[in-house]
Order: sequence, then structure tokens, then C-alpha cells
Amino acid sequence: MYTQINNSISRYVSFTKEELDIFNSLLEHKKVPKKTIMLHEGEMCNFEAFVIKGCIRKYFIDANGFEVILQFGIENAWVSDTSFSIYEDKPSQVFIETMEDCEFFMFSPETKEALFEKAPRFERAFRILMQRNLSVTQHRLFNTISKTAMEKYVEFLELYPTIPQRVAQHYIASYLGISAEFLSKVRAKMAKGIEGIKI
Amino acid sequence: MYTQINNSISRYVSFTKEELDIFNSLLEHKKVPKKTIMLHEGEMCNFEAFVIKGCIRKYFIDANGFEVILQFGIENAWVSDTSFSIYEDKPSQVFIETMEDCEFFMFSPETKEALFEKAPRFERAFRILMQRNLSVTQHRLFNTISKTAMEKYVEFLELYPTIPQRVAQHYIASYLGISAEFLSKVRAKMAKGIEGIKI
DNA sequence: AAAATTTCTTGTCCTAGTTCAATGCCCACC
DNA sequence: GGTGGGCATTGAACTAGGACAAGAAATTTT
Repeated sequence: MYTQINNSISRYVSFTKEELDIFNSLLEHKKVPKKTIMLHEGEMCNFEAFVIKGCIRKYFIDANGFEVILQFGIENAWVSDTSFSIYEDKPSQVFIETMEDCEFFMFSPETKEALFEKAPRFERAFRILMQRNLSVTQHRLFNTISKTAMEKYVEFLELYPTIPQRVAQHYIASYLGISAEFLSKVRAKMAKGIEGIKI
Repeated sequence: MYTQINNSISRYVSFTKEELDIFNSLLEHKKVPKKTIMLHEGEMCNFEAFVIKGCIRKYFIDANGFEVILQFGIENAWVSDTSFSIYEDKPSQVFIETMEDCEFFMFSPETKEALFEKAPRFERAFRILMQRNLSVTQHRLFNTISKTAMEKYVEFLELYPTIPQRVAQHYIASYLGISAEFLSKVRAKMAKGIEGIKI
């Protein structure tokens, strides 16, 4: 039951049996059905979730009502809204929504505090997770600015090969920052390329 | 001398006099002249720098040789390459370069380790800095995807009003993910708007 | 202070990607 | 086992922004 999350948290910092016991004892196990909005815009995010099973998306809504997807979270992903409201005049417009029936381990901010209190080395593990997340986001910003739609889609398929089978295509378009119609055209072009002489 | 950096590190975690003394004793003060490349692509970044004075830029180079600017760092900013090379097959293509004569406080990875060893609560402060950085980057990704060039430029001016006076315009274009020529046209349009009836 | 280099502007032409339909598809659900 | 509502596809018309070029302005170097 706890092996997935314990592997995840131990990836860059190794913990003793005792530390992991404390960690596990503080986790709250939760099931959430498909299509549940777990965080609405303007709300404070009062959880940090580890996905045991299922698939969620985290997204902004822009001025024209369009979704911009920040993250797909599948098995073994950490999901939370970590944003500082400083950078938005309005309260954070982040939504978190399940796309399949999901199972999570969750922390409230308070239990996370309690964890750091009892076993301070977890602070480090979470710092490193954050850093990794930042690294991925920077890389994605770079891609968004400098690559064509097709290049972005190809890289997406490489990085997240299982996601296209699980979520509707227009969500992937939204993640890539292109229109759903154009993604469809990109795919058509790629399929045609494969029929011809393949390089 | 230490007040700037001590204020910065104490912003979200308050430290005792003793902790700050340890912190300050580990800092290395350094001057770096204008136009120095402090980190080349493919190198491991062996510093974490706090800008006391001056201005730097951190950037990627894309497949066509164009710069994509990730960060302008001015007074009181933290600059480092935090990326996990995991997400790039090639070694990280991040450059860090001074744009003015600069003064820094620096940590090597080892002294940062030593700091966490001696005063573990700094781990938390750095986690929060990282979180803030992530929040800013996510917001920027959102802007890059969902806003027009003019909207992005207007927000940039609001968030970083002093930077346009310090760096060449084409760097700002690169930060915003638009061409230098187009930024020039956006500015021309805005100036014309101001001459007319202002709203 | 002249020369050299970099930066900024402006115009023209071009294209990657958007918007708006229209059509068909694939399910989930009574 | 229909049927209704999201999905994907395709096409046509459009546009925000890019690429290129050439001149003007500013800044740096000598």
C-alpha cells in the first residue's frame, strides 16, 4: 500500500524505517470519483496529493475562458497548487480536477508541518521535488517558446507515452498551447508522413 | 553588507542571530565584470548566487541558435541553474551571463550542504524560495500561452519596471518569446495609442 | 571625435497557427 | 438499441507574429 509513495519520497533522500513510519502514519488515504473539481479558482489549496491511481489535470482559465493545462497527474505524481498569490492580482485561478476515478494519499498543510516538525529531513525531500518540478516547468516554457506545434507534440509523446490513451486529445492541445483543431492537423500530417518513406 | 541577503533569506522563515551568523560566515563575496559567462552550456552549475549589485541573464539556446531568456536577475535575486539534467538528453543548455558589472554572494553546493548540516532550518527557506520561483515560472508559462504580445509586454513593464532601462530591448523580446522586431512594433502601437484619446 | 558596432525602427512579404463552420464518430446512458 | 452530447477531423478564410532587409539612432571603442 505504501510502497509507491515511499519509493517516490525516497528517490533523492534515503529515510530510515522510523522516518517512513512517521510519514506513513500521517498520510490520509482518499478516493475521489471522476470529474470532481478538487480545487476551484480562488480557493486556498488545502492539500498536497500523491496519485496512487487515476488521472487528474491542473489548469488555469484565461481571460477568454480557455483552459491552459499546467499538469497531468497520473500514478506516482504529486499534485498541489503551490502558487504564491503575489503574482496574480486576482486570487489564483488554478483548478484541479479528476479525469478518472482516483485514489490519493493526502497531506493537509498542517500535517505537513507536523511531519517537518517530527522528521525534519523530509523538508529536504520536498525541496528536491519542488526543484524537479521547477526544472520540468522551465523546460516546458522553453519548448513552448521555441518549438513548433509538431515538435512539441512529438516530445510530449516521448515524455508521456501513456497519457494520450487516457485523456481526450483536446486536453493535450491545451497542454501544448495549441488549438485542438491544429493538433488534429498535425497528427494527420504525421500519419501521412509514416505512410510515405519513413526516415 | 549582509542586510540585503539576510532580509531575503528571512522573508518567509525567521532566523536567530546565531543562525544568520553561520549563514553569513559561509558566504563568498565575489565581483564579476560585465559580459562574463558564468555558466556555459553543458557545465555543471557549481554556484548559487545572490545578486548584491548588477544584472545577469539566464538563458537557453534553441535549435536555431536563438536565445530564450529564462530569467533577468537584478539586485536581491537568486540565480542558479537548478535544472535536473534528467529531462534533457543533452547536458543542460543553460547559460548564465552578466550584463553589467556585478557583485554577488555565492554558495558552492558543498557549502550549501554544510549550511544545512549546521543549521537545518535553512533547508526550509530554500524550499520556499524554490516554490516561489516555480510559481513565477508557472504564471509565465500561462502568460506565454494565453496572452498576446502586447499583453505580455504590458505585464512585464508592471512586474519589472526597472529592467527596460537596464537591458537592451531585444532581450526583453526574447524573455517574452517574441521577435525583437515585433516588440518594436508593439511599442510603436502603444505610443500611438497614448497620443490619441487615452483611456 | 571619428569609426565601428550594436540596437532600434519601419516596411514588405510570408507562414504557422487560429477561428469558424460542417460532418461524422463514438461512446455512455435511458 | 436508439439517441444525444461530447470528440475528432477537415476545409476555408483569416491574423498575429516571423523573417528579411535597409536605414537611423545610440553606444562603445579607439
